[in-house]
Amino acid sequence: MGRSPCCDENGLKKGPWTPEEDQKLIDYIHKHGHGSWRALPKLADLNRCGKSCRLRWTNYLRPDIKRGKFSAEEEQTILHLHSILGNKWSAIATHLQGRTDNEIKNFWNTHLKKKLIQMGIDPVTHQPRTDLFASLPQLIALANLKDLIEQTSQFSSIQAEAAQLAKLQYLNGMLNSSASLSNNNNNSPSSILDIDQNHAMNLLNSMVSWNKEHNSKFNPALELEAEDQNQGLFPIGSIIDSTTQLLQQKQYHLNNSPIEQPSQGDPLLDLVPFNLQTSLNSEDHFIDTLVKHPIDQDQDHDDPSSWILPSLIENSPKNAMSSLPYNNPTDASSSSSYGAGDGASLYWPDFCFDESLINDVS
DNA sequence: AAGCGATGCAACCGCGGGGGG
DNA sequence: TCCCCCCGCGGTTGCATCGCT
Repeated sequence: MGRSPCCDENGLKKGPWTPEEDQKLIDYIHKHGHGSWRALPKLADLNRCGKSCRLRWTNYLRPDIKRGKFSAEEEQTILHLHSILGNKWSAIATHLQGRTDNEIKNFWNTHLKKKLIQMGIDPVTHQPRTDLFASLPQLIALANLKDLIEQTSQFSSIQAEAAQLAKLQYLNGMLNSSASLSNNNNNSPSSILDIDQNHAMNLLNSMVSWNKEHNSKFNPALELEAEDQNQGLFPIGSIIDSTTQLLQQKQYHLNNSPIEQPSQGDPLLDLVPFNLQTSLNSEDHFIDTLVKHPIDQDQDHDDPSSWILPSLIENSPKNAMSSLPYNNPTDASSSSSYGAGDGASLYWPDFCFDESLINDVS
């Protein structure tokens, strides 16, 4: 277990500790305390550097260390403290009895960070991921591929399904989140109850069937852990990742990079970049109608730092995402009341109610 | 059962801060 | 004020294990 020795200068041993070494260290510290870590190895008859001894003691051998899985409460504490302190693991550890900074750091890197990313939250800022601004237009544009697919017989079935995928995954995420909202926030005026429940449930059922049939073919990330689904996590990160993956498979370099000139001879490449370019050129409009939405009306509407994303869940660690998605291009003014718990009318993207989509998935 | 990629985590590395000379 | 030493912290590595095919 652990890192293997990379060098052995001074003849000091590195790498995993043996039970005998552990015992020597424990015995010495119990008798004398650690004192100077630098001097300890010689005094304790250990062929290790002081640094290695200190690390072994503080991260593993200390008697007050609590081992085992992190509880939900501990997880919440870490999330909360990280949002305040950042990667100050030792500071966070002082608030969690028996947990070491190393353990918390590992837990963060292997679990919590991924969870936040999957929720569409930037694990560094604890705010909705800003790369969505760049990615969402591409996702929508990808969804528009469906129209192109209908216009040409030269698209392969995987490309058609990729467009479906973008729509369906987005919808899937919203439905998952909404289902959670209806469970957790029944008192909230901005819950799923605001929309036609039968319609939503029909869509959800269709989604479940469709996903069962397709997801393993396209997107392992879509198979959200049951745990996460129960918590209503919005898999926008998965959507972006999987869609990007699909695009990369098709050699469309769309990930925040300038659109390249279409290559010669490939009808798909001739058509798609043009469509996407149009989409990207109209990004301002997209943001106006879907994303750009300052909480405070006095804020500069052109200042990206004042924009907030349409969010899907209300039970995120910091309530950073606090409302349902909306998209009502015909009534942009109503969206100015967007915010947590203000009873604003909320709208789902139009394409979610695309009749052809509903028919396709059922 | 075997192969292989993904994941978890112990341990190392390098840097920066504090204290003493 | 500068330099050196020591300690502690955060980032990274790489092995063991898991789980899927």
